[in-house]
Amino acid sequence: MKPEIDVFREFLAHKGMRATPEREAILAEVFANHDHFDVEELIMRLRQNGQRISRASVYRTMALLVESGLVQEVYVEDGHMHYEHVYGHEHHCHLRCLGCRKIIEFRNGALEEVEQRIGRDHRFEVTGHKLEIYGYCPECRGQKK
Amino acid sequence: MKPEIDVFREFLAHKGMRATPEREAILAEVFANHDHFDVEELIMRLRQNGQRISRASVYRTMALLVESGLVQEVYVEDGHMHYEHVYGHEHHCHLRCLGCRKIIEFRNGALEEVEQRIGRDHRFEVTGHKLEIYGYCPECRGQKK
DNA sequence: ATATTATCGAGAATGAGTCTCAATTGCTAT
DNA sequence: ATAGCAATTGAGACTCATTCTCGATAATAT
Repeated sequence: MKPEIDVFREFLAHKGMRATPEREAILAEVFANHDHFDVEELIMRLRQNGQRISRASVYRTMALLVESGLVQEVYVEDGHMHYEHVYGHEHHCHLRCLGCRKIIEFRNGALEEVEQRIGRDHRFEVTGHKLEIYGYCPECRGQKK
Repeated sequence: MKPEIDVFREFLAHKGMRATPEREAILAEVFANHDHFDVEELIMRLRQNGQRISRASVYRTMALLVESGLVQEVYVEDGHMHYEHVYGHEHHCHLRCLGCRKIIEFRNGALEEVEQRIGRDHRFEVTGHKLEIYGYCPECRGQKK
């Protein structure tokens, strides 16, 4: 599989946009760690590496990364969006505990099939999906207020 | 099935909260129509019916309706949340066209089963889920930019 | 009735995300 | 190389959904 930087460059070229140092630094930082993150964290991490990229550029680049499919919006929490990079990872979905707010990832092949079938039924060309299951994790079961 | 107003009253009682005219008017308006809506629309509809309820109260009540399970957050679009009431409806998910932004609802029994199985596998007590499938609708297929 | 507590409304405050625009950078063609 | 041009950046102003504050009001308990 080709490195994400190449995917991104091709995406930008296809849109007639430039692969600037700022955009590439942001991409690199996004792929440098495997947790969910938000824009504020990303900016902090860039700063810690001596990269001083403006908030506006980070937001602008996030939109491009999402459009390119390298990154996905995962959920809104505390009033702002959280992301994860998905390129190079098997697709997964999220279980979300309403007690402790913990997020657990899971994979499930059956889901993909159901999704494809639903797409066919509606003559939709399916490009992706997002599933979140809510509930209470083993630790929080029974003690929900 | 008992009317939603009773469900809401019981929910409020259970939390030691009062069933005020404002809360009940908001509930009634939410269940008065079957489309997706946002808070701004809801306030407009209340005004048209002569109800003058403050923005703050509407937001406060929406949070209660979501917590009670009568209403669900559906998606964020144009920078704000959109809702639908779900009590009394078979659970459904959304197909979202990336071309024309249209949202199509669908139901699928297989999905519920998969969801339950995933819950069991993780010893989660599942209370709900949200699935969004992205893609291009029949009209927009092939003309994506 | 009076005290207590929840709720309301109006508007201020917050904060994520977007926009503006002058300055900068990177291509492209000479 | 260099000039010209368009894309991009950064700083900070701006927008706007949502939350917060707090004095006024209403419901419930004593």
